Amino acid sequence: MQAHPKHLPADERRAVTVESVVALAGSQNPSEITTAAIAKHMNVTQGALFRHFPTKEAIWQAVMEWVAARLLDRIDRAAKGIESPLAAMEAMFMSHIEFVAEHPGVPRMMFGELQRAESTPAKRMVQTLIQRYGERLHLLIGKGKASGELSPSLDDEAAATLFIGTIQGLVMQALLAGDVGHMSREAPRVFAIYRRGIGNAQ
Amino acid sequence: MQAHPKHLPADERRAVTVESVVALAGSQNPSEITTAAIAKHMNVTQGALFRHFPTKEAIWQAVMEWVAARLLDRIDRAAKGIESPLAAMEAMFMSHIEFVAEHPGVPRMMFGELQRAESTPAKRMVQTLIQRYGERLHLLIGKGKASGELSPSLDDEAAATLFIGTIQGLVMQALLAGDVGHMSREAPRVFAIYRRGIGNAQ
DNA sequence: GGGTTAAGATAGTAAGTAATTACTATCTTC
DNA sequence: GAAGATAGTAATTACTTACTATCTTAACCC
Repeated sequence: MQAHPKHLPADERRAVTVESVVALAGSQNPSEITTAAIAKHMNVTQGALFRHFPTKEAIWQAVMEWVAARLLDRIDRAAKGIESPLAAMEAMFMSHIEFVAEHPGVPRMMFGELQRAESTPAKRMVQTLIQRYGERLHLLIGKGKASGELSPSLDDEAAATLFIGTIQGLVMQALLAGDVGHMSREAPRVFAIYRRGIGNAQ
Repeated sequence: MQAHPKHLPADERRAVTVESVVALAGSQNPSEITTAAIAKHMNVTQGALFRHFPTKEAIWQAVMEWVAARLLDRIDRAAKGIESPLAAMEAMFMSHIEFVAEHPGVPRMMFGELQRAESTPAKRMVQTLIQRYGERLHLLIGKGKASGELSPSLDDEAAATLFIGTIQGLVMQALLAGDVGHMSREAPRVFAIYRRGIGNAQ
């Protein structure tokens, strides 16, 4: 078995490309990732990329599809089988942070895409992802209110916004510190405050 | 009096340049703002910019200095004279949101700078700004604990992280909706949850 | 094991990018 | 109002970018 076969089937090459972008985004500004840098990272010439993707934009779209599928799968698996809605939200939160710690480039790519003025396919994919994310949150919040775990007067939308914002804040602190470990350590402490904010006071 | 005098004193021209960048960042990806675009926005040729700034990087540094000075001044004025630490934090929060609503490009520029791998002068300025911001928060949180308004068991650092993250989350929602008004409307509702999370339960 | 084809290398192109330069217009001041 | 200082123009620079045309090679098939 060869470690680096020169020729890969097209679908495998596309997968390697996506993973290269995700890896590169972990250590540099996503908007500064060039096709040449991607190619170099995967030991291929720059032109070879265009055998598998028609444009660079198509690469970004594939990357965001990868992110959306992986992240949603991760949080779904984390929340699955947990009875308490509040505990499910915490599991979602922690698995999300875990995912970001493994792929620090992900939130940066997402934020970068959202900043675009034009509506690119990649940007629309991010919007869809966040919408689906929101649906899961609203479901849990509704169940939490019904079960009495969450404050009945809780503002659903604000709670969802704050949930995602809390993660954003942790990411920003990690960027400041230049250390993703910081994020994993802080996450439970920050979520504790959030839980207190949405929970039903005993 | 002429609306657009061709020749401006150097310091005024630098000020106009900074304001142009802030304005442009409000409607496009900050990392895609070229010197040509800046020059066009202020009705000057591209080369003219380099009569006042040695490099493009120097322009960004000046922009971030402008942001830091304005934002800190704004939140300081908002909190000034308010006895209750919790009320002061809320005033800080709202004035920050107000500032961002006036200059939607600001958080995007800041996040963009933090994403840089290299330590540019602009990035260091953002780091200094957030550090100073944190100092003000820690001061208020300390006072809030002493006065009994805040939970004595509150995790200071996590509370500061969440404060800034809450703003980030609102900004992201605004980017999603493509509407800064959304932010101003949601802000009080989101802060209410935060307040509940850090406050001392009665 | 020769023939076919998908995948990659090589070597470009065209359209930007920040920065520089020689020159010109405008303001200021004695 | 002449002279020097300041600010801006227009054209050009070296370099980078995404993308492409053409040639070469490795993998698969019967």
